Amino acid sequence: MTSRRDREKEFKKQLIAEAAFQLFSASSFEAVTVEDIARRAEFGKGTLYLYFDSKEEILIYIIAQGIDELAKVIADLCAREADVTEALNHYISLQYDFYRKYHSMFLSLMGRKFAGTLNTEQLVGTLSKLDAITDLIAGLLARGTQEGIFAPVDSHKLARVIKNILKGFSIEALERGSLDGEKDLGLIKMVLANGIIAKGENKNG
Amino acid sequence: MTSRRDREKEFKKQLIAEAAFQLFSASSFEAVTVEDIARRAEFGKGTLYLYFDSKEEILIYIIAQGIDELAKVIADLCAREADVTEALNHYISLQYDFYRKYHSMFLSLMGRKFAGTLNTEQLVGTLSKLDAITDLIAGLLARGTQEGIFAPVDSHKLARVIKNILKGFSIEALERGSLDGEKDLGLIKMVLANGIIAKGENKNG
Amino acid sequence: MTSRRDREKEFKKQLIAEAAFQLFSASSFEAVTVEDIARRAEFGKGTLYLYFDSKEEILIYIIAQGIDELAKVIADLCAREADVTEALNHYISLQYDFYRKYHSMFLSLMGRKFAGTLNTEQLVGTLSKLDAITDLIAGLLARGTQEGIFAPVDSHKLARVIKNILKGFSIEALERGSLDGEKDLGLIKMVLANGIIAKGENKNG
Amino acid sequence: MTSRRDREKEFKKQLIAEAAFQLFSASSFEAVTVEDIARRAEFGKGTLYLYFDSKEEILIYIIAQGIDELAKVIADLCAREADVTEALNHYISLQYDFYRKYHSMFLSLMGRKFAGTLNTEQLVGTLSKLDAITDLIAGLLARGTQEGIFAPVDSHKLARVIKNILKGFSIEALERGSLDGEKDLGLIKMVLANGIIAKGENKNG
DNA sequence: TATGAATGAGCATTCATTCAT
DNA sequence: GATGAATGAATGCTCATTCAT
Repeated sequence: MTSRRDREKEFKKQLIAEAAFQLFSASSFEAVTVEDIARRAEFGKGTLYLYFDSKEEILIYIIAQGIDELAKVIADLCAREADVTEALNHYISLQYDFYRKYHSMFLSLMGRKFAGTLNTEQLVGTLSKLDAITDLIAGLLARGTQEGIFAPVDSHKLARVIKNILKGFSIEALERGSLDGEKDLGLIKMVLANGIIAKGENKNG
Repeated sequence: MTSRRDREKEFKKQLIAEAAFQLFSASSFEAVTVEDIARRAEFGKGTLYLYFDSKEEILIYIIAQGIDELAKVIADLCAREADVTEALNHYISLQYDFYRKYHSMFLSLMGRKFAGTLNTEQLVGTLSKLDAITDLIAGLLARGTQEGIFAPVDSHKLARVIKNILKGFSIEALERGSLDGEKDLGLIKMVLANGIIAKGENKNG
Repeated sequence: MTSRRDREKEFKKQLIAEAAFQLFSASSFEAVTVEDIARRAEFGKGTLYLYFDSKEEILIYIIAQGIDELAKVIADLCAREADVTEALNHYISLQYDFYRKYHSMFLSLMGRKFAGTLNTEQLVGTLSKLDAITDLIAGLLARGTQEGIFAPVDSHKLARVIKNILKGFSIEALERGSLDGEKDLGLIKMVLANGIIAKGENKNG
Repeated sequence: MTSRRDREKEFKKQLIAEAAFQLFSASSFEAVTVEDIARRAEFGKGTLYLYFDSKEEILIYIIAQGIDELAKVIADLCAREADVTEALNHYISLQYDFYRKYHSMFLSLMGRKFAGTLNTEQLVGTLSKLDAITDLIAGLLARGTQEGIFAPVDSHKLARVIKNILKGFSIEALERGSLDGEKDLGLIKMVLANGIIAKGENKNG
């Protein structure tokens, strides 16, 4: 299917993308120069342009890859996992990890959209995949509602709530430097489960 | 206390900051040049440097001011509003508006922190004020817990949860262009109130 | 009419254009860098961009100015000089000098047209002025024909011939390094006068 | 004399030169990359460097070959054609075609001479061949003068005039896009024949 | 105090040339 | 011989900041 050439090329793209990912994570897309990436990837500056058309394309490639991977895992999860609660918990962990890894880059991408620099086409495909994930989760929640597990609320809205809580916590982590993700996830799940209003029967801490 | 000089100076800083705020909101910190700000504020480019040491300082000033104002209103709210639920609802609206107005700028500031460009001192002061707000809300929640309104959970953690849900929704709004804030707030409040788990007595839609 | 500001600005443009002209003449547009021009003009690199939008614009400015000046002098010449032969001789000298000064730059401009880099609009105005000069000369020749001085041949074609002989000699000068312009002009005039065919009555050498 | 090796090498040089010629003609030396040439010639990029030392050498090779061919044809023409006028007319057509084909490349070469990039040695050989052609034509004109056909003027100078008229018209064609070469040649010949001064007996239009 | 002309470090990108295979 | 992946010097241009007036 794919020739040795193609696979080698993909491998090198990967190397470059990884170097860039590390640098973008450590500081930010804007603060990292093409030369930085090249040095880290142990390539010449020009070589990067054999694999990517522009610095921006490296960013898009990284994000698209992250999203693709997430989408695949979650699709698999929804298909295989019979226990809805289990599946949701798993999703929450995956989505949280995703945001912690990629959100700063994603926001750089957004910044460029507003600046009008970005080729919107490329962005649309990427965003639609994220939407597809939310749709999958909405389906999962709907299933849970039918099973009487989740509250009978618009499942798509609920999916957005979950996504956005995770988003918010990931940004907090970004702002504060790394927090304890596990504890945060526990906190999130608890609030999602019960809300914050006191109920006679709930005794959590 | 403050001389006429000082007040005049503060007034001009304000004018510059307002011009910058409008431009940063419309596109982004990175995409706006110092000259753009000067033109909008109807000052000379050099004049800006009489009032601010750098472009970055304008950003910090804007954010710090936004936070100060928020902190004041919320302190007032906590002090005056006897009804805890009412106070919390009010806080949620205020914090959400704050994020929608300032979050993109805040994220630009973050980007620079990681880039190592930023004078960290300035950032610390700013962040500590945000923390102070969270503390106030934690106090509010603790009060609510004592009154039997909120679940007996670590109130500081709950305050973080609320803050981060709002943060997440504001980022979503940033990414998608403006969504309906009112509806989102309703959704957020509902989930905060009840969680997403089905309970015999809850029937929401 | 023009403010002091405008005049100062124009003066600086002039300084930059002159520095660029010298460098372009000595080597070529392509071989000269923006930094070279800045250094020669004793300005910073960025300063050039206060006066010109791009390196290409400097070239266009220089050429347009050369053409404008030529057009003015020639219009004046055609209007004032009663003696057609005298006027033509004068024109020949002026056009030849113009080509020797500007042709290499003009050709660089052409090169960019073919490369598709160039803002064609700017070129059109420039070319039309050159055409206007040829039209003026055609008028002069027509006048000469009516007076029985020049052969009754399509005067516009004759004007092109004259222009192109001068063009050719200027290119030769460009290729060979400077030749004796005066001698060449004498040669050109002689051939234009008599052609190269032997006639009983002509005895030139 | 030449081994099979040498002939094969020459053949491949030819293929590369042809590809390059087409591309240089269609746009310009500067706008064409080595990769473009390689692709068109259906060779690897590195392969070109087995046959040529540099991109510039390809240009020189093309031009030198064009000149050699022209020189050969013209030498033949001068040797065989008894009728001087006929021979001159033929020369004019050939030289004009040559310029229209090669002049833009020639000018690129010139640009590089001034830029100091070029190996001058290579240029000298090339130029001297063009001079040889002019010498041949000067000889032809001298013959014509002896036969009483051409005016008794320094035949070498006349040859330069002819060459430069053709050069000028070819540049005009370059600048304007293709004009009608045949008509231009008629015009040139007419002016060469008669000059532009009215004479009792000439009635051309 | 106010200004905006001047600056130059810094950046993304291109492309002729080299060299390991 | 043939290749094309790798290279990095070189370039045009931007923009935060400075400073003479």
